[in-house]
Amino acid sequence: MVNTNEINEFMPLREVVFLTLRKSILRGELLPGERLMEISLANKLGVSRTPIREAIRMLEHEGLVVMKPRRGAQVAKITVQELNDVLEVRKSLETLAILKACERMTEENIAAMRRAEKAFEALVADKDSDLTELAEADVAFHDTIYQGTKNRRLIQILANLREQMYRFRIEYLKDAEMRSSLVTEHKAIIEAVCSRDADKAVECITEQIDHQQRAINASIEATSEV
Amino acid sequence: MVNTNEINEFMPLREVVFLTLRKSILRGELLPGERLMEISLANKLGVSRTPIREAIRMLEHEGLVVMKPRRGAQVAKITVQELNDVLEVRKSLETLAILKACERMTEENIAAMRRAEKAFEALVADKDSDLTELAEADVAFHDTIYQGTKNRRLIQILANLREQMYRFRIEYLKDAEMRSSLVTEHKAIIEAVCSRDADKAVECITEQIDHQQRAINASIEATSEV
DNA sequence: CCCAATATTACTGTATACAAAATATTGAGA
DNA sequence: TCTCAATATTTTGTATACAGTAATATTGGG
Repeated sequence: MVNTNEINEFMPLREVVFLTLRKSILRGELLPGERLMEISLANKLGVSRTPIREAIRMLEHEGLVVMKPRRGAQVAKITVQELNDVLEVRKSLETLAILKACERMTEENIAAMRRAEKAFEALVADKDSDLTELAEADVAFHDTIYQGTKNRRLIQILANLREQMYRFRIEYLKDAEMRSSLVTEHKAIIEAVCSRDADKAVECITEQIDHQQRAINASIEATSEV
Repeated sequence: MVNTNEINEFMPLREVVFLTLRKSILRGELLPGERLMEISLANKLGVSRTPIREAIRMLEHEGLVVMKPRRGAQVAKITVQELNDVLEVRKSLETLAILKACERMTEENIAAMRRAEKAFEALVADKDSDLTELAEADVAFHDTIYQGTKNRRLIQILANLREQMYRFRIEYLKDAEMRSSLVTEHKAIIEAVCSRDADKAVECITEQIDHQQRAINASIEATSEV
């Protein structure tokens, strides 16, 4: 819901705090299960407890923190079950998105998608681009598809579901082979969308998510992270 | 995200305020565009501004209120476009839900679904049952399906999308013919799920949503509500 | 009587204060 | 030394206070 990423000086502190905390959680600086203590956060960020609390309410609604009654907030632990729940929903909505994108993408949307893909490809080729950059670029590519659906609610929900999986996406981006296969998959998607071949596009996106699902589950098994 | 509907005395005030305000918005007591002024709400509900503000953060994230910079919150105006966006997503996720329900519903889940249908049918038969009751019963029926998916995230998102349309669901429940056709549709769904006939079930649910979509759009055209 | 400039009000955004509950600590007795 | 209860500390949940800004009312000139 909150999407004005441009930090301007009139942004309420709660927004700044929200963005800061979210980033910390997704980057893994705040670990699952870790308590978010208001006073120490307030001191650390140099604000009072009020904006901290309001930011926590927003994070709670996004599912990144959970409230323990009378114990305050802690970073949500994501279970394998929850991850697969999210992936199940994502698969359905990514399919919807690519279908609608095939119908509705304008030439301008398509051009943006091509540019995003080029940027991603460049980062993959560059040996010392960092994972955060790569993740951002991948997000940017998929965002161009979401934008192409012209469905704001769909865009919002997909963005939110993606957030839930940030840590794991980073994980599978570590694999060089995975990265180059992503490039191939992106290109296939572009081609399908350009020729308005909905079936083909759905096939591509389904494959990509299955791919992700396997990689993520494997990575979880490996680290036995629950 | 917030789903503990049982109001117990240890529920934080922000939850109580959140539920109260949400109900007011969905029931139409707070009209779209109306400002939510913290002090007057605080006085009206007999609490301080703090829990009011936290509840507003939650409503904001749920999309029921929008923040105007330095002007506070106002009830979100829902446009025809947004409504159709929601319906598009809902159709996709209701389809996923019924598919998974066909796979995963236990005998107990099915029994609950039958009970919910019976209750709804009884209310439709009863001439002086009110709309709120009917809406609740319809919600309860569909909830049994959602529960059958065993996918908590899906359950949560569908519940949220449904909230967005509360006002309009009430609208089409006013039509007696609509109500009896709902009963028929519910029965068809039950039959399909019981025989684990996924295709049939998807067909039923798709039809029901198309039905809803037409009714809602008609009702909007009629009242020229934008 | 109308309009513009200014004064006032009302409201949000943020900080702080206070009370109650949960947790940690301490110390006495076995 | 271990256990358990009494006490201290921490932390949340809620209320209130204060500052700055946007909206509104007021006043005075034309």
